[in-house]
Amino acid sequence: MTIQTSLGDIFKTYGSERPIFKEKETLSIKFTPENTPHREKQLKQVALILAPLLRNDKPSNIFIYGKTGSGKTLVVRSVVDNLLGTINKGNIPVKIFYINCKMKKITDTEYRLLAQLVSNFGEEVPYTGLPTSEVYKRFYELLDKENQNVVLVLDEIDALVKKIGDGILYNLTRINQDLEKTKLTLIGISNDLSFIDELDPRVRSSLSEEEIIFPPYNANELRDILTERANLAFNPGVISSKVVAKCSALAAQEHGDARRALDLIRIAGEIAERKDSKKVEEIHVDMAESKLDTDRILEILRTQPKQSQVVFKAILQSHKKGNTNIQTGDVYDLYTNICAKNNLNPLTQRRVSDLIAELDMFGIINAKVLSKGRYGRTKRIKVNLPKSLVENIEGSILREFY
DNA sequence: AGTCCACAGGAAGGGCAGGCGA
DNA sequence: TCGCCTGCCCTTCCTGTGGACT
Repeated sequence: MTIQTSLGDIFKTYGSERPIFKEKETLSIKFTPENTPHREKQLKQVALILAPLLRNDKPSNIFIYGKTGSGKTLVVRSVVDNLLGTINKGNIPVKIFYINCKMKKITDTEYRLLAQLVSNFGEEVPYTGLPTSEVYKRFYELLDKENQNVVLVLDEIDALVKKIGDGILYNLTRINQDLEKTKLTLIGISNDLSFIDELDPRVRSSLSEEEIIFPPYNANELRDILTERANLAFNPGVISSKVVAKCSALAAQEHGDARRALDLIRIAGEIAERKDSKKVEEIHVDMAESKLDTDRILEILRTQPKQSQVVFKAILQSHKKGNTNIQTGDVYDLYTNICAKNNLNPLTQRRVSDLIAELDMFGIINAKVLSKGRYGRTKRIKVNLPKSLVENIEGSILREFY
């Protein structure tokens, strides 16, 4: 058989038969389901707060808090979709914009966020070059062009404030004083509750005129959500309640993260599909779990700058020598060695210290500040990755370094 | 009680690339 | 082309620190 025909066979069976999935998209985080189980209360709260829009009044600003995958974005999007439907029918001048503040290179600086806001109004600003005040000015002008209500949903607002401070929020919460025609309402969504305490008190009080808290889902609630989605996504009889329960339980351990639960069940389905299985089994869920972690780490490492990869290589070298108590100084010595062998200019220890902190933040390594009295203060670095993954990383991403 | 280690991590600023308007 | 602005990466300089040792 030629390659062409055998490939043809694969695509033919793959394209025509879908024994596992009925509609996989329903497991995507982009999908907005009709029901939002266990979030009825929050849904109603958000809807009531935003309802004045229908009478062309300005609603209160809202601050929404809850861990990742607790349904915040889903609820807001669901209310907004509904609202927009009614608004469009009634010809009410309302614009609602959703911005994720954690998008690297898109919304992670004051300038870029403003540029993004401006582009929402259909105008473009250059990626860089203009003074920030100029971008502000353009935003004001666009905003105040006509009589209208504008709602700005700022998702992952804590990430933004951690990076650039609360200056921009101060400006946005004060903006209504300067606007003549437009009324601006802010909806801030955060994963981190303590974040609100670090804000300027004036920003805090105006941003959280209304506060809504999303508690994490427990395993039972996750199971309800997952069952509903699984019924949409999978063909009948493909997935048992036991498998759904397993995904829910695993995700419940991760602070009740529904996104994680959906990812798990989707990947498990894909694995089952690839293995030509007629059903999704528990073993597929186990495989999905390790695949999710592995993929995440590989992806992060791959997109790290060279220097950061070299630092990680130095850590791995020390780790493989059986050193369970790796410290910054050791890593730095190994790092400079690797740099010398590879003709790279080594960075300073200060910078390497930051890179180590970054790797820790990504969860690739575990670094803890440790005082050893007489013997100084340092970070104790641990590598908690499976051996197979370490080998995989060394064979692919770190291969280019000696 | 005081010393001192081996860093942590904050602050300031240099240098670069990309981009603007004049 | 020039002067100015931005973000980003990095260095330099600095102060802070928990606890073993004296």
